[in-house]
Amino acid sequence: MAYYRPYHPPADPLIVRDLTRQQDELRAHLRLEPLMAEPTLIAGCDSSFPTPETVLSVFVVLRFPSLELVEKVYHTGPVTLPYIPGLLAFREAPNLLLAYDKLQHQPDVIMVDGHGIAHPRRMGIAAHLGVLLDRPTFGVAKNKLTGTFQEPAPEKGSISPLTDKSGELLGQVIRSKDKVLPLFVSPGHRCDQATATRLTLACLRGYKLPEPTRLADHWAEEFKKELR
DNA sequence: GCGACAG
DNA sequence: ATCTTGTCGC
Repeated sequence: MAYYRPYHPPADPLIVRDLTRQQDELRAHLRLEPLMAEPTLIAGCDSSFPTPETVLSVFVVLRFPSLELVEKVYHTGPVTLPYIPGLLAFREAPNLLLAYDKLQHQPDVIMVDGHGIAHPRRMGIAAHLGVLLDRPTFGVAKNKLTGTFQEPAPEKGSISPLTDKSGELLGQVIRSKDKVLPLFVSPGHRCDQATATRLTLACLRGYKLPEPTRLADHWAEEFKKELR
């Protein structure tokens, strides 16, 4: 019989236990608060895999709120960990940090491709990256990791909360375009839900994905070809 | 024991 | 994430 959903191979229990502990340590530094000031520069990032053993990470910086591209950089390195649900940051963050170091402009806030606190232990890659950089971040994911929600109305702009069993707010499920699957937006570090939601909506330009991640996605593909 | 499972 | 042609809906 075939599987109806992706099958996640069992991960090494020792690795999982250690990384989960590291995640809890980082979580102690997580701060959810409004931005210090209205952003002038917003970044987007994304990772792709040219080969199963190579990761290519991209960072783009756009002016806000005009959304014009200001800068784009990338960095490639070896893959050191397989994909494990809930531990994505340990697979992608190291290389993302190296790409971030190549930026000439310091963004005021970073939109990450993945969840912020909408994570089993409230430490999705957006929160993880934010703590390591001690910079404002929030996550925009295309799929749910954890939590439950009511399907938002089919019109662009419709929003419904993503909550955990105890009713805690984990993020907002946003319809970024008419009749397309919604996005999952949650704060990372030094950011709050209202800001994450507001900035995501302000970055929509007719596509399902907000400009920062859409452009990061685009350039990840371009840079990948450039390697051939 | 049975599902769920970012990228 | 990645592999991939045709095809359904606005």
